[in-house]
Parts: sequence; C-alpha cells; structure tokens
Amino acid sequence: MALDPLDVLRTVPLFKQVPEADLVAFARLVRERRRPRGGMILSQGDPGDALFLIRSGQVKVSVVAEDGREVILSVLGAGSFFGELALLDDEPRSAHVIAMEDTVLLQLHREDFRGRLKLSPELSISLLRELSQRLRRADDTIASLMLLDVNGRIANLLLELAREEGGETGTRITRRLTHASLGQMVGASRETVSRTMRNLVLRNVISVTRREIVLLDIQALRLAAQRAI
Amino acid sequence: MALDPLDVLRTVPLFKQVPEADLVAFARLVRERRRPRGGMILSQGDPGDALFLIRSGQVKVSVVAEDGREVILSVLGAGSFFGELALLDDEPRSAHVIAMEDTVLLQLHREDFRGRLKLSPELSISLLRELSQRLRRADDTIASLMLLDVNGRIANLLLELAREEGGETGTRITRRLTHASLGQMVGASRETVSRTMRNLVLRNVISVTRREIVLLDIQALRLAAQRAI
DNA sequence: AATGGACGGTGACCGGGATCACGGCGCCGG
DNA sequence: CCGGCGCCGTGATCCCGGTCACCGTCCATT
Repeated sequence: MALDPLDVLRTVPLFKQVPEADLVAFARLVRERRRPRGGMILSQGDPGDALFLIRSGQVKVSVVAEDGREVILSVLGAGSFFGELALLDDEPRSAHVIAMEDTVLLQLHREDFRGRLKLSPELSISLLRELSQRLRRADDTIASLMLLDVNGRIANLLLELAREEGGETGTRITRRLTHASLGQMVGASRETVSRTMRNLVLRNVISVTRREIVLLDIQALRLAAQRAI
Repeated sequence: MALDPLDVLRTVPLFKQVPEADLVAFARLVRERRRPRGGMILSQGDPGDALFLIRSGQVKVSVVAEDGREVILSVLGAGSFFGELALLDDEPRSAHVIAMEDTVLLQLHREDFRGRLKLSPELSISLLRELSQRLRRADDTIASLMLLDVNGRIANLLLELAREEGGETGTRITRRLTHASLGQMVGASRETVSRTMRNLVLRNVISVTRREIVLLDIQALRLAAQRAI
C-alpha cells in the first residue's frame, strides 16, 4: 500500500523517456494527496500551482455552466496526469477536476516542476508529445460535434473508450459510466443516450451488462462514427 | 520583399524567448515556400515531416468529411506556425491546411527542428506554452459547442476574432471571412449565420460594413457567449 | 423488510436550426 | 457593357434531439 513514490513514477508513461536520475529527483519533490469519490481536486478559475499524477482511482475534467449543466472534457485514470496547462502558460485553471472514485494523487509544485523541465529535455519532449495527442483528440471531438449526429458521436466515444482500456482493437469497456456521464461527454441528454444505446443493443452492435459494455460489431460502430451525417 | 529569414524569425512569438544564436542556426535551415489563395499546403493523413511558419498571408486548418462538409478548426495569420503535431508525436497529419490568401511560408524539416528542440530548452518551453494555449482554446470550443446555441457561439467567435487582432478589448474584425466560413467555425449553416448576424446588427450589437465588423456592444456579446442557454 | 436514492426506459411534445429554394447584389473578366 | 459567379438575405418546411413527466429496478442502509 505505501508504495515508494519512485516506483509509481516509473509507471507513468510521461516519464518513460526520463532518465532514472531525474526520477529520483522528482520522487523527493512529490507529495501524496487523497480525495474521496466526488471530491473536488481543483476548480476552474483558481490560480494553478501544481501538477497532479494519478496513482490510483479516476477523475473527470469538466466545465460547469451557470445553470449547472456539465461538460466532461476527459476522464483520466491511473498513470495519467493533469493540471499541467496552468503551470505551462500561467493562466488560471481552465476546468474543474473531480474524483470519480476514491483517488490517490501525487502532487508536484510549480517551481519544482518548472525547474526539472529546464534541466530535462527528455521530459519536455515527452510532455510535448502528450500535449500533441491531447490536442488531436480535442480537434477530433470538435469535428465530431460539428459533423456527426448523436448516434455517430456515441459510436465514436465507445470506440475511443474501448481503445483506451484495451489497446488498438479494444472491445470491452469496464469503466463504469452512467448514461448521464456519457451524455456529458458527447453533448447529448441522458434520455437520448439511453435511447441510442438501446438501439445499438437491439441491432446487436453492442451488449450491455451490469458492469461492462462489449463492442460486438466494431465495423458498424466505425461506420456510424466515420460517416458524415 | 526579399527579407532575411532571420528578421522574420525574430518576429515570430514562438521564438521570443529563444537566444539569438539559436535563431541564426534556424535561419540557415528554413526554406521559403509560396502558395496561392486556395492552395493546399498539407493534407490530412499525410506523414508529417515539416513545420511551417507563416511569413505573410493567412491559412485555415480544417477537417473535411466524406460528403464535403468542412469544419474549420482554426485560422492562422502571419507570425503563427502549424504542422508541429505530426513532428512531435509522429502521427500522420491530423487536418488539412489550406491557404486562404496568397501565402508565404518558412518550412523547417523534422530532423532540423527536433535537433534544435533537444538543444534549446527555451524553445521547448515556448512551444509547451503555445500548445497549452491551443488546448485551452480547443476545450473552450468543445464547451461552447455543447453548452451554447448558435447565437452564443457566434458571439463567442466574434469576441475571439476581435481579441486576436486587437488585443484584450479588440473591437474590430478586419480579416475577411464569409458567412459560410464563420458557419464552418461554429458548426452552423450559412443561412443561420446570416440570420444571426442580421439580428445582431438590428439590435445594434455589431455593425457590418463591406470589409470590417465592428463590435458595438461587447457587453451584450459577452452575455450571449457566457450565458448557458 | 422497508425506504430512499441513483439510475435507466419510454412516451409526448415542441422548438432550434438544417435544408431547400429562390432572388438580389457587387465584382470580375471578356 | 454584360454575362457569370461568389456571396448574402429570407421564406417555408421538416426533423433531430432536448425537455418534461412518470415509472420500474437495483442497491445500500437501517
């Protein structure tokens, strides 16, 4: 249970290219934080002075409108990090981050992080690569919001979720997400998600059990997701 | 006309923090390219082996669906750069880039760029900052697509466009954009953009002349853009 | 066992915005 | 000067999906 922070750092993809010596330096700088399910980790608008690595658990990055409607920008699990934007460009936090399960984090303060960044080009490059990927995903989301109907966006999301947890042709989603959450990810109401998923089940494209979604017909999903409506 | 590439590099915000010596090295590596209005600069799916700096002109970054509908992810002008994603994460080009006017570019090849990146932490940090900003904007776009109606999204876009060319409280948009282009940026049809803009003019929120849009009532625009519908 | 809360299923309704259709206008090159 | 073309304005129609309303089911707690 009381894992050495250093061992945790070694499992973080962001640090894969970073030399061992740098990791040791990092390990001395991080601090463990815990948040219960539902707990707020950071809030939109706050000044950002720390980066977080997820040791275990799951968090959502979301934006909340005045009337309470919520948009989930991403869901991150163990090995991911967040909070880097505010460190890099000195702007306030751009979104809320909320624990979806009991979560253990490693916190790294701005100056410590920036200091390592200057000294370790490998770290910069890993980080650049990761931000590039996030930017691609964001652009992809924008394009699907503009080009696809709800059915296509849900197909897209299911493929993406399966890929994240099961490699290139992942076919199972075990992460537990409510219809409401799925709706907040694709910009649809809970009711519409419910009807759309029902439809996919009836057409034998997916199967849904209590704690997992299985993608039965990936081809059909790809078609719905790629096809411009 | 035949400006020294070095002088151009000095004007690029990305290079502001980069030491003069590095710029000199860069200047020797870049190559000038020209594209006429409408010309394709790079295509979605291509392997990416170069980064481009815009010396003059204007380009759009866009994704085109099978049926021809187009989504404009961003419009970039002199001093901006593009093509960095494929260099950083080795994935294919994520979108098309097309010249909206006759455009002059400086092209920098992958290996030259990567080499400088390893040697110049200042460059990495500038780039990280720039990618952070782009990620914020992308997230913002996603949130407005999900939370705002077309009126709000257009208000948002107008504020953003004015800010880009006129500082914090910019109030003029001189860049020439058709209603169709605006629609492709906010996910709305040309007709709806037309009707919405007309409405803003009637309410004295903006004024539109042949070659500029003036934001008369920024407060009203902010209200429409921030308010969750 | 009972109760309450979270979650999913489904019908009814209706409204924002896409689409279709057409017309007008300014600017271009011949 | 005059067709042609790119762009904008506007009405009519239609439908996807949001919203409201209500119910059933599954836990979790007492």
